[in-house]
Amino acid sequence: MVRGLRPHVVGKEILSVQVRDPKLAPIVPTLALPATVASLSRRGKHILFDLGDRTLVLHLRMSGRLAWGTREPTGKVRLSLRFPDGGAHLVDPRRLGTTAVVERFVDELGPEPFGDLAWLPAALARSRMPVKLWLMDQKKIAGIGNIYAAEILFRAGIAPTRPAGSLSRKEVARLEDAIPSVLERAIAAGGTTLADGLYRGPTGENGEFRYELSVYGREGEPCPRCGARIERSLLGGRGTYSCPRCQS
DNA sequence: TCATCCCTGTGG
DNA sequence: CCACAGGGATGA
Repeated sequence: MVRGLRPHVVGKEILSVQVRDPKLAPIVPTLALPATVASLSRRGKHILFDLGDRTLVLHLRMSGRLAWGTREPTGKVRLSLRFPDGGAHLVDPRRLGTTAVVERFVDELGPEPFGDLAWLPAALARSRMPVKLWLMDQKKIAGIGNIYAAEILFRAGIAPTRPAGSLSRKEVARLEDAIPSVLERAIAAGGTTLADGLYRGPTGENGEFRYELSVYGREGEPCPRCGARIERSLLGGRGTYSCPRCQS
């Protein structure tokens, strides 16, 4: 989403801000204009508009997306940033998304899930959490959500309930491979637009990773690897999909 | 480590 | 009507 939005907003001045959700109103006084976007980046699931002397931080949570266009998108627009060439609109039907303006963005997020993951074995070993919850714990490792946690564990052949600290050296190695593999593949596919079409790219395009999902949302369907029925369970209150034969 | 809450919408 | 949904903060 950041990659798609970046060319439209970096170096551009925010001409006006419209807030259409009272929950988001507090940012208006702090987002004093004029302001120019020096850079657009991401840390974990946070989207960071660097405005030089402050940073606008967006988190889309469950149902949010950022839509770019010259016209207002259809849907529940909660916040609009108008630029010379168009607008960046926060569409968020469930209103769970959050915004903040800070002088300096500080976080308690774990390392990014890319690059050298040599720190992973020791970090996993310290925890008895179910490995799926560990992967989704943003303080442990940043950026992995429910869909990709399921897909990562399938690829690694590890059951979601396994305590993080119980993984063998081999299993950790498979995880080390699966984490960036799945995420990079999903990003290349433009993300995961499910049947409801809630998530879409900044200009409305569908993310095609949906067609590459192995287990997420596929309860009762045959495992693409072994044919066994995909199971759905509840873990940490979240729907959890796995293959009972391939993951142990 | 859990249940609960925040919100709204959709589908069974 | 109830269950559930790409997330996370909070309090028990």
